[in-house]
Amino acid sequence: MKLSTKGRYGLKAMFDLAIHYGDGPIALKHIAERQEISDHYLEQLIAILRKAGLVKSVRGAQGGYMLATAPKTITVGIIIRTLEGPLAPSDCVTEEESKACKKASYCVTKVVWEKIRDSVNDVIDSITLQDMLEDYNKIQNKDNYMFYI
Amino acid sequence: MKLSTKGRYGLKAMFDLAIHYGDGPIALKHIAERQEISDHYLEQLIAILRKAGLVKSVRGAQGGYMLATAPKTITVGIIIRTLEGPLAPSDCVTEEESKACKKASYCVTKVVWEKIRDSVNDVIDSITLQDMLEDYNKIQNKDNYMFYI
DNA sequence: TTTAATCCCAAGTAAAATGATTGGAATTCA
DNA sequence: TGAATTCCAATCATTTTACTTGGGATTAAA
Repeated sequence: MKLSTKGRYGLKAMFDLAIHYGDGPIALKHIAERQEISDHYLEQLIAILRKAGLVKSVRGAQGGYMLATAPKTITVGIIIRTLEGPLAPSDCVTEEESKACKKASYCVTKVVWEKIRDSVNDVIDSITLQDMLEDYNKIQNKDNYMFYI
Repeated sequence: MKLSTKGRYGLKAMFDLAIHYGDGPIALKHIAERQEISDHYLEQLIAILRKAGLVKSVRGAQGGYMLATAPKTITVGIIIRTLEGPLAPSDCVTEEESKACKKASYCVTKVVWEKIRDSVNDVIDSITLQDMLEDYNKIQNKDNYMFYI
């Protein structure tokens, strides 16, 4: 039940962009350094996020990436699903009709998978990048300490 | 975020044993047939469940497996964790100290992983095999139809 | 007492997924 | 013009997954 690095690195990168929201384009190299991710690999992930319209890019020298919209409009759910596809513990409870099982009408384990799926999606859809920024600021104030992420 | 077949097949097998709770030993071959699982593979899974004390076995002809305790005492959570290990979207939020990350004290993505982890565990720990049996009986009565699982 | 049915155990394996790396073209600012 | 960057496509090593194979040990029933 682990997320792959796609979802995990992707959320870190998006949170990094949220911290720098409004600062103009941020070079992928800097994100990769701060988040300790291979930059060529992160490039592939951010390309997916860009095609999905979650981030914008500026090409050329002094270019980089930025969030396409404000942190409060971007949920953890949309980020993770964009990178990982629909989040479900079993294929029989994704939306794809094709993966239906002939026992679906009376399968009780399917009911369990549905509950897990819904619970995870409720959590990740309820958290925005703005929420994460607020958590981050709280932690920084509490310890009276600055972390430069 | 999918479960592997370990957790998925394992829950099906345990539910099958729950349906036949009190009927004496059930041959693995029959469970495998009903649940459409490779029997040699299921053998490996049920060995894990047996070693964890969730099922008992009877060797020899007319032997088989049965739940070690009543369906109401066995949760989906214990079954899945026995087969899959601790359920967490990232290694940094399992209990294992070794997988701690040096950023853990101020990592905001970690907070997200914790919320997902807790939400999944709350769901699976709240469902027992007895609950699944009751759902199963409801479905059967509603449709006025018998499914022989 | 034999035989068939069953559990038990260990090793091997093909395919897929993961998590990158490699190499280079296109674009743009200074 | 050159350095910094994004963009794109292909390749690849490793790990994980989901089994398969093969055989030994135990026991009920004929």
